[in-house]
Amino acid sequence: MITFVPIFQQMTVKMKYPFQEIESKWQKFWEEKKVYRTDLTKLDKKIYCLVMFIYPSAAKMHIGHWYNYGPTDSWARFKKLKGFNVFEPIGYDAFGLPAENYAIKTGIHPQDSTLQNINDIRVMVKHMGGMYDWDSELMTCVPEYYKWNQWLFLQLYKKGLAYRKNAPVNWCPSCQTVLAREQVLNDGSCERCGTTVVQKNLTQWFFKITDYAEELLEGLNKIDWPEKTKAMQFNWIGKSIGAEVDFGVSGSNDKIKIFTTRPDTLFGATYMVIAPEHPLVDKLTTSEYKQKVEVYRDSIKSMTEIDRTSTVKEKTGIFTGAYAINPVNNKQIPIWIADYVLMTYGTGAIMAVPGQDERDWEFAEKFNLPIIRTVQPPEGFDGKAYLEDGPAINSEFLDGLNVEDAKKKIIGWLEQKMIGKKTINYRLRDWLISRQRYWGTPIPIIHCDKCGEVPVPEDQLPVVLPYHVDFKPQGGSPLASNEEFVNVKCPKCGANAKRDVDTMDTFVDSSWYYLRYLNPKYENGMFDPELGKAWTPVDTYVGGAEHAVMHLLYARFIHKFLRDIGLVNSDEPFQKLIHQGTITNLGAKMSKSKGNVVDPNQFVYEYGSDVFRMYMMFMGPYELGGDWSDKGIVGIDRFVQRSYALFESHKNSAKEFPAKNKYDIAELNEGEKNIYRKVNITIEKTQNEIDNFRFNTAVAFLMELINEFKGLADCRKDLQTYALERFAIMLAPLAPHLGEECWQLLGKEKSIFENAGWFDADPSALTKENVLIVVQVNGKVRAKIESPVDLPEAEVKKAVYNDEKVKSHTDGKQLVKEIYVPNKIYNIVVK
RNA sequence: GCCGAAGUGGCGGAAUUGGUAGACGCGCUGGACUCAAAAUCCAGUGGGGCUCAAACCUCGUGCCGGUUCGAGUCCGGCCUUCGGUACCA
Repeated sequence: MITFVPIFQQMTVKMKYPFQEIESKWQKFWEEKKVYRTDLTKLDKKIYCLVMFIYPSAAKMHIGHWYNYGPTDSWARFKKLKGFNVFEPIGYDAFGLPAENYAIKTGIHPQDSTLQNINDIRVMVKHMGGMYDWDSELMTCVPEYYKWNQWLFLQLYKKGLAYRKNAPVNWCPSCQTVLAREQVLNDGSCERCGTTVVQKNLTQWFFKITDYAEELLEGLNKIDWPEKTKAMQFNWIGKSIGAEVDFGVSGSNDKIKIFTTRPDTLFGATYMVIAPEHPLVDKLTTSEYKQKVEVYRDSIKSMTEIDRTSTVKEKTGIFTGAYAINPVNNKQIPIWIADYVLMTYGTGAIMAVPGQDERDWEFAEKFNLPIIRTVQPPEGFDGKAYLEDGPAINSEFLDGLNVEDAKKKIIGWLEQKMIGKKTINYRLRDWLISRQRYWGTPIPIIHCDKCGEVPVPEDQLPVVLPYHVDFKPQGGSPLASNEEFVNVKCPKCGANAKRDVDTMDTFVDSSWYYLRYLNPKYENGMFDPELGKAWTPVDTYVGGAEHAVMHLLYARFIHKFLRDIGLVNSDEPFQKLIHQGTITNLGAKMSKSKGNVVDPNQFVYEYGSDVFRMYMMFMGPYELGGDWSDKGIVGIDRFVQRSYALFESHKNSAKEFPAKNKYDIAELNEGEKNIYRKVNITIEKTQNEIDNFRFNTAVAFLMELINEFKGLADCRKDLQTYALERFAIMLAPLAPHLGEECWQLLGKEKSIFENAGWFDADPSALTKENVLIVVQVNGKVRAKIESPVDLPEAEVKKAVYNDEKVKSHTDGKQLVKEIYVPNKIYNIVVK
């Protein structure tokens, strides 16, 4: 049985797709012709497509880079074909610990290893075939870049948003530096090295991100980000509305300020707890309890932060001997210190209301403290603390009010008596940016004995990071070892002074790099403000979800600050955010220590970049990621081979049999109609899938199409060209080198991306002549009938009841109901 | 504990507003080509039943219920896995 000319057999004699040759040919072409240079002065249909820049801690690109960059580049390429002016830059987040740790181990200077890594990575990024605008490439470790970190610091300093304070901070003993709270994982370990983080009191620089807490919260409503990420930022900021109330201390003039979200329960406060580190502890504790309190505090001190904040651990605490006075009824209540109250949140002191708080209830039960309910639980409530709404009881003038009304009334009462006020508390803390490390941006501050901390004058920037230092950790900042760097004259008084020897958290670098990309060589400021205004917010930002409360929060903060000093005019840096999923191996994140890292190069060298990046897209939904397996890559390889062979066997067909722009369906024979429809339906579906980052289905549709091309040989030649032209263009965003090559094989003069354009679907080819109507009896499929589209119901019914199978399932039964969904389903309900 | 996401063939995964579950690919089985193999091409492929075969029947989207003519999809209650968070007053 022979049905068609086996074009796939012809191809077996053809050469296998020579990906090495073709990929380097097109990479060279794109680069030489500067095809991907973006004209940033053209603002019509502009799209800023950004991927998180590379952290070059190793010389290789890993699977995660490919997974982030490949599909995103395909999206950007698609947008370019759709006529957008797409800006897609790439760069290097080049400062940071790994390079320095590597230096400590090997003696190779961080600058040397980093620049070498960048050179190696650049080669591989180019090998991937991204349409990056190489004129906008940047790296953060050069003075031309970090100068502006320092300038930014000074602007923040001027506004009081960069300040120094002595505070308990997270110290990583292995990294020998402090960490921001966001950089400590929930098991108390260092985000970078996994070592258990300890607490230290140190004087450090902070950025006052808390000033923007409310705006950072509100802004979440305006941006198109994954709900999950917005929820994380929402929780991290942790706004809570309540009141501060001053409690007097019995027999003293001291006041203890507490914060509560439930001021309505004041009458139920039966004791008070202050944090063991609270400054008033020593003063309050009566001589009788001094020793016990000391012992207790020592026992707390020796505990790690993780133990102390463990929710499973039983609460501990001790009475101080002192009493506070509840301002609503002047009753004396005992003051305790306990581990469950933290100095770092609120005021470091609470009123304990066991009746309405689970923690307080647990503590009260353990230490036999009184419990008074001030909200009436519903009948049959047999729990402990009652947290829900209900009428107030045992609360004098609040009795009978529900929680919200009682809150309002008591706050009014407190404010009138000047012993309390409505307060909003945030969980968010200021951003600790000092690092006791070498490989980062020097902090532009000089410490003078007379003048105190003096900012380096702006015209003296950059404070250059010296090359020669002893970067092996001695417990202090490596920069302190370079006398020439440290010793300066005070810019104010000229006396001998010393430079700040700490460097900035690398998250400062990444908080504004998207602005610098617009012109990395700009010398008159941090970035070109005209371009900054025109090109922000970034339209589409793609990167890992692990940055949800670090980079993505800091960048929002800095962007808002830059707006406030007039450098940008948008409120948010990243309008749409997409997280690519994580590729795991054997169920675990890939890491050197686990020894489960998959090297992408083995696949790139075996199958080529196009196959590899398309395979990553085909694996599954982009946002989900998944466990790595190379099992299916041969499927993509076969698809690529078949595509190439197909074009090989139609060389120059665009020249010899030029296609029309549009065909009249009525004039086509059955096979041609089939192809024509399939091509156009595929265009319609594929563009929708790519546009929404659903690459797996986009690839699948192209596979369906090539399967359909079995019937291509039966079509007239110019229609074959029509189909192949469109297939090549659809291939191009997903497999750019292959797309270009196929296009050229057809005999096209200009390259696809040089002369970017997309074929839109012919709407008349999207409608069907015939539809398949599924006939169900009692919800079960019993028959399928082919019918012309939009056939009147009565005629459909006739056809349905003519069907033998339908008859056999309905004959002799009582008809209950019929449901007809036009062109889709005919359901008969019988008894 | 709380917040978020996800559970579909042997595997990765598809399925508009509820409307043929399993697209596409891998793998597997059979066939063609070959001296043979690889590659390639063609056909088949959720389980069970019945059958020489087909037709046909039946069960099937983590579990238990519900709504509906009809549920992978909606509702209620669980279970599991993965992220995030952790005494935040």
